[in-house]
Amino acid sequence: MSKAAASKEAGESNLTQTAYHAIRHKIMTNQVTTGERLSACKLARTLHMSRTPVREALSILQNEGFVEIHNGVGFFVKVITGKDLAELVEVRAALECLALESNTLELDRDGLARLKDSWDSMKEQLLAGQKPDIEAIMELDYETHDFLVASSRNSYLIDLIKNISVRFRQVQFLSVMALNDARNTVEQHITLLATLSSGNMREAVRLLREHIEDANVYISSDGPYDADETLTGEQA
Amino acid sequence: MSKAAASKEAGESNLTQTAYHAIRHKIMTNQVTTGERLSACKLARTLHMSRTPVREALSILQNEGFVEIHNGVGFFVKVITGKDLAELVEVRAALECLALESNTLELDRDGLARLKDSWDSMKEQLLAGQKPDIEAIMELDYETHDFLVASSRNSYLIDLIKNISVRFRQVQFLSVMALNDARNTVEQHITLLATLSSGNMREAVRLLREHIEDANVYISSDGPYDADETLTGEQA
DNA sequence: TCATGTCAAGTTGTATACATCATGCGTAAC
DNA sequence: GTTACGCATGATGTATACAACTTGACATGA
Repeated sequence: MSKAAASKEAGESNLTQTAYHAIRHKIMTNQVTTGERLSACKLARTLHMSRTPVREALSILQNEGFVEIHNGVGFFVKVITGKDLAELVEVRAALECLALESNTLELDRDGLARLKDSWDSMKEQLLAGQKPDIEAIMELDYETHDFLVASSRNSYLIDLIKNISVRFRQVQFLSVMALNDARNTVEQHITLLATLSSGNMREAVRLLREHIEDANVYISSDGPYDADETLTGEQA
Repeated sequence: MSKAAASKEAGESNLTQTAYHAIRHKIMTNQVTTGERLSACKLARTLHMSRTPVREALSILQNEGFVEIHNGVGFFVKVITGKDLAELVEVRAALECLALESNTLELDRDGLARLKDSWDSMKEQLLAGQKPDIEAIMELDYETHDFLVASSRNSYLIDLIKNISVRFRQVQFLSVMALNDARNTVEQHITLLATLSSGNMREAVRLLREHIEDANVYISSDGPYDADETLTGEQA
């Protein structure tokens, strides 16, 4: 949306940070797609700054795996392959489960209940035969995972997961979730939250792992990162 | 071209990469210690390049957690607290166990046997009453863990673990390993490798986790980073 | 039709310029 | 003797300069 002056964000006191977030956002929301060139010059012009902070941001993004650099040629949005995705899923499952396991006692009961309610009403909509609002489901999915992870006190773990999740969402954004997937997602979350409420942590962890690994299946099945059925619901 | 800043490393075709590795190495080997300033100007002079690639490298290192940036003030070697370390241990244990679990069949038997032999002779030296060669034990420890991790086919996982391990070693480098710790380390590795050879993966994973978490204990006990535990109580 | 050579435009990596700001030290004031 | 102030030094963030390179288009020739 806004091209410049996005530096209103909380602690973004320098242009490198601004550029970092702007470019990352571009990638996440697939305003630039997989394999596409990220010209430091153009980005600098777009963001109304010089190439220096842009290049610093791109260096970071390269290191994080969002961007590939072909030396002397340029920066490109990293091409995400099915293999990459499978790897991410594996690590994400392990880390989120760890996050959940490592802080049984810290779970905010109110938050849990609130999320469960949201999912329940989502389910009702689905049962009422309405076409699933994929965006809303994804949003709620993100919120739920973030909630579970955030209750870990391991800030390093939280950071790691955040990073993985973002790359994950980059792909999810592209993929088209089928009705069945939506049903599964909703169902899985409800079960998970209920299990958490009941205090059966062991089972909850198992469900969480299953749920994350399941996401892999539906994304891999028709993810456009190797074909391109661009059916994205653009928002902003 | 510049006056041959040593880009001896294989693929280091630009100065940013060179600077990145050089600074990272400085930190890892504690040539610059925790909390110390990393002046971009001085580094540039030392490395015979301009500030630009140095700053790009520092940006990456900041994002990786090796370096902290106080805006408008400068870059500093990240202060590692006991809490940081505990967090790292937790994540490292989970990830290394995942790496081990996820590739049972890929383990190189010869490599395994070779490592076991090394550890056995290390043990003999210890039993012979010789003062433990900490450096050698650590080296072997690194080698062993790298070996186990490398057999995973999840390259993303491998990268993550590599990164964590480096930060870990930064601290280990500082800590003084006692005789008992050395004995434990040696013993644990021997048991682990034997268990792996026997094919009891479940038990091997348990042992690996125990071993990694154990490392935390001896490091935390006399690591110099908690000499000033005053810094630990920082909150968001 | 295709291959080849040339050239302009744009990019890349790096160095340098420049204004602003942080820091430490000496001197003055108390 | 301690505190405060002011200034020199040097660091920071960012912009710009510059040579080398990539790229793609066009023209030329087979």
